[in-house]
Amino acid sequence: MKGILKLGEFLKIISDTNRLRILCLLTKQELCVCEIFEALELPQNLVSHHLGKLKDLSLVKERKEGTFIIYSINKNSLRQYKSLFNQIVKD
Amino acid sequence: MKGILKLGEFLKIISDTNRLRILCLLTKQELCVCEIFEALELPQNLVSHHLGKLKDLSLVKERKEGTFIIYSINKNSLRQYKSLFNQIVKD
DNA sequence: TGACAATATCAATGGACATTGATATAGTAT
DNA sequence: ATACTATATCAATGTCCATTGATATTGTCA
Repeated sequence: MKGILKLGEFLKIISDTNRLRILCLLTKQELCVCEIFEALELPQNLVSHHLGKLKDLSLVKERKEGTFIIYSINKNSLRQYKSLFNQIVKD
Repeated sequence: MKGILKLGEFLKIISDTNRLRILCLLTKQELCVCEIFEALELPQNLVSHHLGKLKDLSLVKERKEGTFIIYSINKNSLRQYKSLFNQIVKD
């Protein structure tokens, strides 16, 4: 039951199309915010907002490099959520 | 890109806690609507509504038995969505 | 037929949240 | 200090949708 709540939270966060696109991008390489919003053709503040949501669940990590903030997938966290998913939603 | 839209649709549908609980129940056994809403302590019309959403994506199947309508997981469909998920969200 | 049980649908409501525009913060360079 | 760039935050808006209460539909049994 606790797991269902946590899983629901995860699924809601990644169900957003733009967040999925961000995750997809970061799967291939780490990127700074400006590279992401240019690639996806989205306003900067919107991408920032979505990255914040992804970070809330530790789905992405960030690292500073000058004024740039470079985001990358948190693979461990993502793996745990996917494991929870497979554990609860069995086929 | 088409896949991301479809995946987002799927994730949004199953991100709802009550729908997750329904799926979870149906994983173990097929059930009629009244068994579901009694088990989950939810109003009948709400469960009906959620089952409708799940059916929209073919995540559940239904079968009539008198006045009862018995729902079960559509394993094939669920497997396909999970496959799409793993294909797009790599860890 | 009428009464009842199981399920679905309709209409209204309230809350969550993506999006936008404007502004703030922080780091870099001149 | 000033200007500029990268990123984050704030406030407002509109839309989507879960939930609820009431009603409709469909099947069964007397």
